[in-house]
Amino acid sequence: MLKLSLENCRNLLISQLKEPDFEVLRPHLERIDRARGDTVISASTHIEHVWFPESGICSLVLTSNDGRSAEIGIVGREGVVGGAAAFGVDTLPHSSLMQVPGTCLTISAEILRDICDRRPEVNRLISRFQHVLATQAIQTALANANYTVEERLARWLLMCHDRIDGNEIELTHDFLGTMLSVRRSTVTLATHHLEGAGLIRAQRGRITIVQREKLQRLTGGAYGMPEVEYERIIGPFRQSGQAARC
Amino acid sequence: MLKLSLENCRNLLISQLKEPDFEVLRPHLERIDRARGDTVISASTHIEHVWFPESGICSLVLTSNDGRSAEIGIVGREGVVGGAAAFGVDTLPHSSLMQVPGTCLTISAEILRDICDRRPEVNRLISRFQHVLATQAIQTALANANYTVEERLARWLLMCHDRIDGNEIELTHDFLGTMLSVRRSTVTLATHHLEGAGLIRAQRGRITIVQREKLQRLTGGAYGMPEVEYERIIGPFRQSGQAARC
DNA sequence: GACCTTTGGTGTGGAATCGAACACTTGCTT
DNA sequence: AAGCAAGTGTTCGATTCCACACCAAAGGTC
Repeated sequence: MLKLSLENCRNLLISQLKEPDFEVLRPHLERIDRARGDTVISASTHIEHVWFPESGICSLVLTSNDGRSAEIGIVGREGVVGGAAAFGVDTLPHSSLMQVPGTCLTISAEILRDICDRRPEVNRLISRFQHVLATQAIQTALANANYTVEERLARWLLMCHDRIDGNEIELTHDFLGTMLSVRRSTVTLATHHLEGAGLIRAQRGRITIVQREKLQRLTGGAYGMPEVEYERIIGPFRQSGQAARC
Repeated sequence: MLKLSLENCRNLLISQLKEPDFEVLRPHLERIDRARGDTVISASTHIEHVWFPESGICSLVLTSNDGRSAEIGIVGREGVVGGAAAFGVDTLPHSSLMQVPGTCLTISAEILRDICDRRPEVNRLISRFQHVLATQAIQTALANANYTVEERLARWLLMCHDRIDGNEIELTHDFLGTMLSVRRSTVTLATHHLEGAGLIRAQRGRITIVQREKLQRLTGGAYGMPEVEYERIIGPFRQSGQAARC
């Protein structure tokens, strides 16, 4: 296996670190593959490891104690899963599961917390990402309150698209329904609309983004805030160089 | 004016500090009254001051660039408004406005950031509160996706009740509609239901909490997570000594 | 090729909420 | 006392989405 270095690290958050800070982290980082559906951190369970995805997408799903649930955010190679452990939070209310399989750099939560106590730059970077993640959550709250399923679907596809290579997203209507907290048949109708307008192409178990620009326009204001926030306070968000537009 | 001390400080977050940390903050804190409707921090505007409420309630409202808006959180004397400034975030996507008038301790955002760089305990406390606030946001997202207006209204009343003295909340149906992102008439119907069940008493411009326990049961799982999280990672939440129950 | 599971397409009835309108009440202002 | 604005009660058709059901198509397995 290639030795991990700042140059070959594909997690955008870690890439923001300066050499000395990175060197403190490096010996504790381990590359681990996660398959589709794998749970990375369970809800209300001690956080053992913190995860920095290099590829793939992790979904954050909140389930209330009466069983209703919704996706409240997604994290890809631009961020970190379980970052709150850096300031001593030992469990999370939501669970984090791989929605698109990929590779993550992991580190013991305890070690990360110690490092954050000693290295203010690492602490600050994670704090800022947690802030972006919170921004994503509040925009999700806004979207759930005020936007139609079609607009929310478009938003979700864009957020996914930001975090993968290429234009094809593998998922079923059923899964999308769970993510958006709507019936599967409602998703079917919404995808038909988007496909009818030529914005996406839908195949069995796969959706292809065709016209990203128009998709973005269709979301109204439901997409973009956390992406802009990321670029402002952390760094480049989409590797392709194509910045998220508000 | 009484000299500010750890003993007479009514902000629960600051009360968590140890004497030396508090003494670093003290000379920079100023008590300011805010009236109903006052904006404390505007959206996308440089954060000048950070606010620690001692009484009153501050609403966090997010508005998308196409004009739709929703309340995504509230902060009272248990927390801080603009705490993200502590890790160098210079603007917020949402605006923060006083929903119930009250007094706040304010500090220059810049000075707070410097203090957080030097005092890890202060930094950690604020980071943890930001985590609780994020938890509130994700529960709002879940509530907006999966709960009825009646359940969300009950949740909102409980959250308000947690942050005031007494059982009376002054507000209009119109205002509630804005907060919950529903029509005013929908609020009227929902309050009738709650009043019919004897859980609240509604008067012109005022709602009185009558049966808190039942109200809590009615919310299903929409209420409670951030409150439990606060008690777990920060400290006592409701002064009355009556802990939030999940 | 037969079978079976997964996924997608479609329809129906009903609940929740919207959007908009109008009347009534309350309390303040003049 | 009259007038007015703000807050509330109420109605009603339109819309979105739920809840449930059932069938069709695709793709894997034997």
